[in-house]
Amino acid sequence: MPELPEVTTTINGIRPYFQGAVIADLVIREKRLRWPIRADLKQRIQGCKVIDIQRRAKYIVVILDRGGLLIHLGMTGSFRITNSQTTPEKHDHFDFITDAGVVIRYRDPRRFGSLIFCEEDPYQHERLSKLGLEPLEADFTGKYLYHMSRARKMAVKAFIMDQSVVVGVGNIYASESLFLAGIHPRRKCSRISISRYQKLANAIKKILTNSIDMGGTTIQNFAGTDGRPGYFEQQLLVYGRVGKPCDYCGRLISSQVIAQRSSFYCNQCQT
DNA sequence: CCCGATTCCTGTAGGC
DNA sequence: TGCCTACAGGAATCGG
Repeated sequence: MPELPEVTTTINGIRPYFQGAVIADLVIREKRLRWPIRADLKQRIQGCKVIDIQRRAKYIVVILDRGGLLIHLGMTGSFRITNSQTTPEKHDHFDFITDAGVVIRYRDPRRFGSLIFCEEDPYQHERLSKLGLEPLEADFTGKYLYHMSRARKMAVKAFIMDQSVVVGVGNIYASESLFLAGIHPRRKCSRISISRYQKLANAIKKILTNSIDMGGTTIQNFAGTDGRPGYFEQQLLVYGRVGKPCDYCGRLISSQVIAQRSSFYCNQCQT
């Protein structure tokens, strides 16, 4: 499930082959993603040079010499680096083919991902206009979370997963961050002190940074993997660990559905 | 406007 | 072993 660290890992994996390259071809085998890939995209980007590949929220932002692309991995999207000798598999929906002959192949079994063309600056695209702060930037602080939460009524877990508040935090890292900060996921976001929000903001930064570092170790094998950082899974303290002992107090980890998402927490350490 | 519920999709896991 | 159902979740959209 690509959250911020997985998107960063993906970008790091494709950058060596994509940045500076000219897009020789785009082969679309399945255009029905989250939004249909527009029919003329191949014509639009053929011959375009890839200037840079960046991240905004969970989007991969490809800056071209004419316009750009917004790519979202949805839930199961991933890229792998290959060549024209390999046969695309069932859910390999499109390939970028560079002037060096490298095939950058997109796979997405559930098709929740998207490939969007932007005529102009992709950062001006409507999809990016309502996004909240980047969690790893300096302006994302406990104070910010505190002020944003005052008029809200939702559970804190839903609040930090709201992409108009802070971006990049999905279901897994939300559970992990709240555990690190000692905050119960069901607590109303308006009933959390500024000092606890400071702890939470720091926890989010730490969890995401650690995971990026773990994902970084998989970049070497990127061409052969599905792009997911398998290493961070071993670091998870609560996610998916229902019924297993809390690493801090030994009490068994609980789980319940909050805002339609399964949530994991320690009833003793989180209040 | 706010926020919970629903929807899209398919591989996987678990029950019988 | 095989069939069936529940579940996984990012984010747009719906509806109260």
